[in-house]
Amino acid sequence: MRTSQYLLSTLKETPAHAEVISHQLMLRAGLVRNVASGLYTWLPTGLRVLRKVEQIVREEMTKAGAIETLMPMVQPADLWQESERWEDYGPELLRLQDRHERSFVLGPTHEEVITSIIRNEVNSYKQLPLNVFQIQTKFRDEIRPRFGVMRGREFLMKDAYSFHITDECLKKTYQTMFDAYCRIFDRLGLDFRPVVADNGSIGGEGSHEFHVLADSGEDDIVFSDSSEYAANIEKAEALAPVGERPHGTQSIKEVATPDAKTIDAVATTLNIAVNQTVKTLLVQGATEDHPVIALVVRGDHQLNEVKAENLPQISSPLTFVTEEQVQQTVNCNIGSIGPIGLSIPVIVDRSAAHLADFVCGANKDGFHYTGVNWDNDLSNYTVADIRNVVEGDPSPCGKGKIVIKRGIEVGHIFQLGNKYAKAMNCGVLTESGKNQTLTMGCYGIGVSRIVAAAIEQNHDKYGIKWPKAIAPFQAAIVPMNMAKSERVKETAENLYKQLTSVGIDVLFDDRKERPGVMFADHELIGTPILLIVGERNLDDNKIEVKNRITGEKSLLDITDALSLFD
RNA sequence: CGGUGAUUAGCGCAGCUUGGUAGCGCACUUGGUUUGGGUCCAAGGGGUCGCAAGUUCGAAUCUUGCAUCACCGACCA
Repeated sequence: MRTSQYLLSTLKETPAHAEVISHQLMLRAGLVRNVASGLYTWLPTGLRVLRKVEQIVREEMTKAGAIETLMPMVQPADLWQESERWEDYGPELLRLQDRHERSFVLGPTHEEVITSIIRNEVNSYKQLPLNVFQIQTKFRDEIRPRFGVMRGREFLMKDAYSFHITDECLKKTYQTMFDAYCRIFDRLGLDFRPVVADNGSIGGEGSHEFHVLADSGEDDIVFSDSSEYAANIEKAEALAPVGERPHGTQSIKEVATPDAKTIDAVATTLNIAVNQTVKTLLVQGATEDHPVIALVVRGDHQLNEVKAENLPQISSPLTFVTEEQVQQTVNCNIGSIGPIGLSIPVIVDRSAAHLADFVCGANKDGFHYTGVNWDNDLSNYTVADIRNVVEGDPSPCGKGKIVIKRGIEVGHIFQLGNKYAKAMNCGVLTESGKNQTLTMGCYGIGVSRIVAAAIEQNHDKYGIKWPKAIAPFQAAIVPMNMAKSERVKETAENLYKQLTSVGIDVLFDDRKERPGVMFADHELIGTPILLIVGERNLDDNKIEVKNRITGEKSLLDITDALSLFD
């Protein structure tokens, strides 16, 4: 490709609205342009990267036995009604109508479509297992799109769905996919970790996320400092404190805490440590019998909403109660709620349940209790793990302490079970001639997000430093003063012909620009190898080679140029 | 959806307090100059100042409403 016939679209200045480095560099290097909130055009350079990522994913999926299809982005509402996600999915699902006023959705994912295909096309156990994938545009009407293509509303995703008769067979394919994902992210040149994950709204059991480690990540990943354990914080278990609960020595006492509306203020007022207090949160219950549930965590801990939501008593999604419900239930403001004397179910976090002589709200504005002890002062409660782990906690794997890092989720694999197959009546005849509902797995990779994640991990102050496998061009030819030197021009042209004739993806910078401008552009775009042609070295028949990753420069015989691409 | 802030040329910004002919840098066009790290000089093109209404002789500037965008919180590849 010649720059004179290409749309380079590089920018000298950083657009004001781009916050994270990958978004800034994607705009500056001319990879994408914003069209509307969460919607992007992929410019030629960006598309090249996207296609390379896509191709690696495709190759490894195929190698792992999956077969490619392409499903429509627009899907009929009846399929979603069948799976009951028409009601469950919420406003993230963009719904629309055609001219006949029939309802459709823009596909945020494709379980419904693929399940309906398989139930029609597959009738016998002999045709299974089957693993089908596609690389396709998804649409999710995110509440808040952000960070460029990292969380766009429209994005490119590889999604695969496997179908099985037995859970053993599903587990086998799941493991195959796990291994394929590791190969994919290795080939992409990313520093990644598979982590144990919650299944979320898709349901089922058994799930791993693949995270690219980067400070700008939106997820907290929990590691053990002395084992291979890694999990999303949503999933990481907070172990119960070891040993017996200390014996209380105090008796309950009501104390005035005027103006102390937060845990910190209460602790300061009473001159005690935050971890000797508990906070009580009121959330919606799952049943009409118990519309409000009290959750109790230690003052210095955070509620883990996913863990809470997974408890059967609690409504999903987790919803905090309204002001009115607070008044009806405890007749005081949020800052003074406590677990004592409530007529609603009380669920206490393991760490909070280990406290003795602690402080809690008195359900009376401006008052707290001190010297509170479980079983003495209240007995009607249950204990569960409902908090986020914090750094220094013992690792759930039993070895070492917890360390927390930020990650960008680029892949997620699930064992779905029969949720969709059952709802949509997808089964086959078994060997014994009986109908058997299938069990499913699903496996996603955020293709467009990978492009952003790769930049987050590979950049410097000059621009992007692409891993070789996904660089938009393998190399760039940068001639010095081609307009003035016939010799430079001829050499550069010949080099370009030679490289392109053997299929090397090279960008020939034939603009009439000063060297500095060209260097700056190619470093911004992140081309791994610059081939610099100048008068300076032509007497010796040499060109200069500059490596974008290492910064190393060296001289090379022109005739050896091909050796760079072995 | 709640909170915060923004909207003036393709991009980055000033002007608004105190109303009076819309400006700077980059980019773009033309000519020259320079040529191994974003040269320099000169001339030039480009803006319904987000939209609407109001106040006023007069609004980018003041008032009100709306829209869009971004950031912080709950969802997810």
